[in-house]
Amino acid sequence: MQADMREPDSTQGVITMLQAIGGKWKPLILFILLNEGTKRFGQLRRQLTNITQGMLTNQLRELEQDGLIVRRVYQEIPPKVEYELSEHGRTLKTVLGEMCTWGYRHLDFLNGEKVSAGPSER
Amino acid sequence: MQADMREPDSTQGVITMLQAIGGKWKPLILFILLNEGTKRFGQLRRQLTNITQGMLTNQLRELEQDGLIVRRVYQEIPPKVEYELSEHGRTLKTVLGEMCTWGYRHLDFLNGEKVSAGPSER
DNA sequence: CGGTATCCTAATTGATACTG
DNA sequence: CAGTATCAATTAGGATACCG
Repeated sequence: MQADMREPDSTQGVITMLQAIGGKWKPLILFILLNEGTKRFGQLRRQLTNITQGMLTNQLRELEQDGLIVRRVYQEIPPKVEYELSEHGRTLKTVLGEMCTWGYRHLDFLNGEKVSAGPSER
Repeated sequence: MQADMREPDSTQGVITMLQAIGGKWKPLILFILLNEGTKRFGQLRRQLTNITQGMLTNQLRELEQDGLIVRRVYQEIPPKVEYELSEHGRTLKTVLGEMCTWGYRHLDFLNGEKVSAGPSER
């Protein structure tokens, strides 16, 4: 760990990270590809139940342009397109894993530590 | 490490994480408080050079409500308000550190690896 | 099946002015 | 100094229809 900490106090690294995978769907797409490997367009669409075709296409294109995923097109009928993490995309494994782990820890915090903080009336 | 991985394949953890610190400024605010400790309102405002008063107040309030930071008000003239990470907020150290590290790695990738990676024939 | 194009709404963001 | 309130601008996100 700590392979590269040239400016630990600078927000530059965090800013770059947010620009690359900061959207609403990108972390989820990357997380699925990381855990389940290569996926077809339709498979991703089914798993991200609330996403629309247009949004999924858009997010996948941006991830591809950032070099995080690879798009493989099979020239056949019916069409078949597969997506998978690139070599560089796989370096996200640690970050995404930590994000997931902390998310669960935060859920515990919200459920356990806040017993005296009344229901969320909205 | 890997203290809690109850559903590694589920996106639940990532979703929770995004809801808690998913904004544009929150990771930066938390990162600064993590690395530099307690900060006054004006200090944060100076470091986040592009943020407006309203935005900073809004983000700090949400972070406070999520139990990630602590707001300490000094009843004096002129007013003085300090912010610092809560106990729970400090558990973000690993995640934020990984985010920063990966961001720098991504910068290297964008600047260096792309000279020979021309197979993106679209 | 896997897109693309268009339009639309809602959430973020930012500038400005005012207050205790 | 540290807010609060308001409004305008931008952007992200989403529904629908059509195409190769």
